[in-house]
Amino acid sequence: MQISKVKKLFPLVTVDVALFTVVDGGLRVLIVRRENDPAPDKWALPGGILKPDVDKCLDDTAMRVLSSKVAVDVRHLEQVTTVSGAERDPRGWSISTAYYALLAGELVPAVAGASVKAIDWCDPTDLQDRLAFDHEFLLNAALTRLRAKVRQGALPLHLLSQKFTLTDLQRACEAVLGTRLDKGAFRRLIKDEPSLCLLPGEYLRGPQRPAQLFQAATGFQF
Amino acid sequence: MQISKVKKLFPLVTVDVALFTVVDGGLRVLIVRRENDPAPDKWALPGGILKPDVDKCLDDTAMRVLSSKVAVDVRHLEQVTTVSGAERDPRGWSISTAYYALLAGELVPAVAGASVKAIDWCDPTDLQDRLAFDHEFLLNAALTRLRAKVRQGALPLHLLSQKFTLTDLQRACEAVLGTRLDKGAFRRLIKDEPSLCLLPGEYLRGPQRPAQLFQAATGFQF
DNA sequence: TCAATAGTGTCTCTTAGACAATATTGA
DNA sequence: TCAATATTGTCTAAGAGACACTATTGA
Repeated sequence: MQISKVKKLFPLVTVDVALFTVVDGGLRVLIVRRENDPAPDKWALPGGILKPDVDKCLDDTAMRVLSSKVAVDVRHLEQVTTVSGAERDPRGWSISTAYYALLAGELVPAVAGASVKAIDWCDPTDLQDRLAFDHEFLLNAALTRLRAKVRQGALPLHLLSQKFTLTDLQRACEAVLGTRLDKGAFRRLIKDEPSLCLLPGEYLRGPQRPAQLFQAATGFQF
Repeated sequence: MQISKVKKLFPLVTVDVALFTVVDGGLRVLIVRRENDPAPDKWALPGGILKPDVDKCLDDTAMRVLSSKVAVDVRHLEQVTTVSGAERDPRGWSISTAYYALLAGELVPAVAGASVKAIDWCDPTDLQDRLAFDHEFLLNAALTRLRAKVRQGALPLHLLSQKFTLTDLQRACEAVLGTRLDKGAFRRLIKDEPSLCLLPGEYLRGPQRPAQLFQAATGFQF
């Protein structure tokens, strides 16, 4: 059986990941500059090819892709959608499952690893056709999904450092949603949230009233 | 290149579809009794293998699967999730993208076609381990997605015949959600819904006050 | 007239949004 | 004391839920 024949019978199976973090109060997504074919020198979401002999499932593929780009551990990974077709990748009939992942804001030491010329943390709402393939569509799908979840009341604690104030949390939600939130209303909403764990006696101090510190409750799931 | 080698490098790519309809005011999903390996004689969601030479994308695969089971045209198809792994299908490393589809209530002339011994329209909330593979998981994911959409205010007009009354629509929403809705509140919600098109002078008559008929507005998208 | 369902109105309670007031620190 | 931010409180308008009322037909 020839390779060309195989390529007609089996699609290329890949994974692409939108890794979000918060920098200076703004949401950012990791993009990489491709070294190899196809689309060399073009920007894209970090992605990789499924290795059935290595990956237990596609989630593993996504984790493997991320760990080759980012030194620190990613705290949340969630599947968004699957795109497919003969035209979307010049290598032939392909399938790509898109994920999004969340990274704590301070830790952005991403590295340009193998087959990547450069990286950038860019504003996901302002990409101006920088992305190759259908990655702009995938990124928009990921952002829409993330926003829907936060709008429904999910708390993006994975975007924060381990200990955080309620203002930190509000800023993270605002960064995700792209809108300002009212302080009073926000605090009413999260007042009885079981996923928030108040740290008694621990405060963030500064030239103002100290702010109560919180951490995610054990077993917290975004 | 041997087939066994190919199977280790390329996953099996399939599609499974949860086709919903409403019968006697209750939500139903189509399940089929498998004829062939794997899992012969077991019930499952209708599914099929991707044919890259035939299908333009996975949505096409899903449509092809449905058209082999159901004689009439399916009015809505939406992707739910993608599952993957070496264990979920005995044939080896596999990927399956799950969809749900909606069918107008009266039209349930599904046929037991090729490689299917029998069909059944069963209550999706009461399946008692009838389904093979991980199809119960896929069905639950599909139902959850459908319910979320209706709860957010989407109107499942695709479950209704072309002309319908507001009571018909309320019954369909109730069937999807599995709860009773208040008539007054429901009508308040849909009062200014642009996807509903009142048919002037057209009424459903019976031994009671006639009911105004509606149809989906042109360009309606669920 | 009656049964049956269509369609509308009303009341209350909750909540979101806007905004104000108070609290507590470092400088 | 003052600037700055944390935290809490208040007012209002809009909406959800429950329930009742009126409308219109066939039998």
